Amino acid sequence: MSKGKYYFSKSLEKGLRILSLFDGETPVVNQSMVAKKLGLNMTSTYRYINTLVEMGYLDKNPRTKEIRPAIQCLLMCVNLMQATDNLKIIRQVVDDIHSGHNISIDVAIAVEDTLVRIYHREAEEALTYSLPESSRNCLHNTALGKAYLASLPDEVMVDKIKSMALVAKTEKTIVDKEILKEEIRWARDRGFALQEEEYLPGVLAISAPLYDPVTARGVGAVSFDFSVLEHSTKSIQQQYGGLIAATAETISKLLPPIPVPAQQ
Amino acid sequence: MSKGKYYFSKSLEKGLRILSLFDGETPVVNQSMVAKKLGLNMTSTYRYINTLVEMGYLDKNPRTKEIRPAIQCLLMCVNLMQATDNLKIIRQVVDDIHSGHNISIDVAIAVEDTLVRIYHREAEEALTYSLPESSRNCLHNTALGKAYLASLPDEVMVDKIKSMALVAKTEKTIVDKEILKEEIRWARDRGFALQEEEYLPGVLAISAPLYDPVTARGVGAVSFDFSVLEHSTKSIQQQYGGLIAATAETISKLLPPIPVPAQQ
DNA sequence: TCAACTTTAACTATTATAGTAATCATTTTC
DNA sequence: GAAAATGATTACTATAATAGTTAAAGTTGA
Repeated sequence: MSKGKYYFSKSLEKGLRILSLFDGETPVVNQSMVAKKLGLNMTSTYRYINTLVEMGYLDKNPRTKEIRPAIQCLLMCVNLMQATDNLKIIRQVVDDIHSGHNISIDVAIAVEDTLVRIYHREAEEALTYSLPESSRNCLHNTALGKAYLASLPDEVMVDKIKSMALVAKTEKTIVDKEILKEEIRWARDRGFALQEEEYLPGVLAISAPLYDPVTARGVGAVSFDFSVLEHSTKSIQQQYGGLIAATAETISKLLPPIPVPAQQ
Repeated sequence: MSKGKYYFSKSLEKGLRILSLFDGETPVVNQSMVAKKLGLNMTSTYRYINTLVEMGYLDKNPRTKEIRPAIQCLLMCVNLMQATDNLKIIRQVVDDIHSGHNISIDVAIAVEDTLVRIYHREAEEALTYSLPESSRNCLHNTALGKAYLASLPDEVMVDKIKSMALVAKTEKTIVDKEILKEEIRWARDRGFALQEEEYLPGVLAISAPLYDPVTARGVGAVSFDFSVLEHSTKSIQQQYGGLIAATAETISKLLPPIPVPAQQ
């Protein structure tokens, strides 16, 4: 082999890169799209797609040639998500708090500035609201996002905010970058972030950042959600400020060492 | 290349088979275990695992050499599950019924005799109970499982039951194969299956099978769940027998063509 | 019906991988 | 605490798999 990559399978890499092309905004692809994105010729692209199709991971519409994830793929995903066993312990912690306090709880990890929700528990009799499983562009308008930003070194936080588009999800969403920065710094001092109907009308939240147990880098956040009908940000701070911080600390200790986002 | 498999990447296949080793019962593996399961030598195994590790899909504990799914993997899974856009439409249907009737609803697809739950919606103020995301050994003790069995040709159903171990989850779980067969046939005639505290005490359910829109093969099931405190199987049948059948029919029409479980 | 485009097939030069053997690292056993 | 056993990693090539060119076969839209 050429250089130092004796123990790296390029074929496997390409196949996985194909699977990684899909997300909520890209549920369907075609061969040339894949070829372009991966920088491959049509024949190699065909080979990898065909492999995934034959294995049942992708479906290809025989007429339109549209390619999309298949059931087999779902099965693998479900199994992999269950296998992520740090999750199990985290779930236990969350479930305990949930049953003790009847709060809606979210735990999310940041992957490339996307918050991936790894567990969610809903309060009984709560107004039902759900973040999607993973969200881009939510760092400024959710408690989870703000807590995560607050966990980063100030210059990194400032940099991120500079490059963000502050989309207004509701009237109350913060769209001024200076105000957002101030709020993040405030959250950093307190140890928790607040969110007041900035993501969905009627929903309040409090959130605290999660830190990698080894490197102490900020890696995600945990949040409690409430309805404006039953709570105010003031009451939430008083009642749950301590609990959210303690919960974040407990969960942080249970986290796996999370690799620094560098490669790929 | 050797024979007819010109357009099939064996490397990709092996890598995916490694990822597919993980599930709730197998959250951790080591290299020799993988080598044995895939029938590979240690060096090749090392290469594929190393590739997955370098790409961030697997974490390897540098000391113990334990291998487990990593965050990057979760991200891919979450994205893939969101990309499965038939899901989106199915979710829409389920959400409509949910908001119209306030019922707890599950939709599951059978993959190799495992029911993979593809969507779940919980009634407000319901007693909270959740099937795990995918379940083996639930064909005999859940409404979903029974409905799925009822969707199969009689001889296939009989075969499956013959090879099943009827684990008693509760006192009421059906453990007699003859009784189970009778119940499945009864369900087939009615168009829906019932479950009376056979999976969890206090939980009743009604379920109807999903059929592939093209082949008319049974591929999964949809169920409504209830609490014994508020319902009886009799009232459920009367009130929801029609709705569950109609829902199953609607969802069936929205399903993607599901490949016949053959290869692998 | 044709032109533009996409997908699939045939075909080899190239290169990635399999697998042996040797080395290194960590446990286990005595 | 040395010896043995087990497991992971590296070096090294023959061999098998893939890349990519070229061409053919489908599709789509005018």
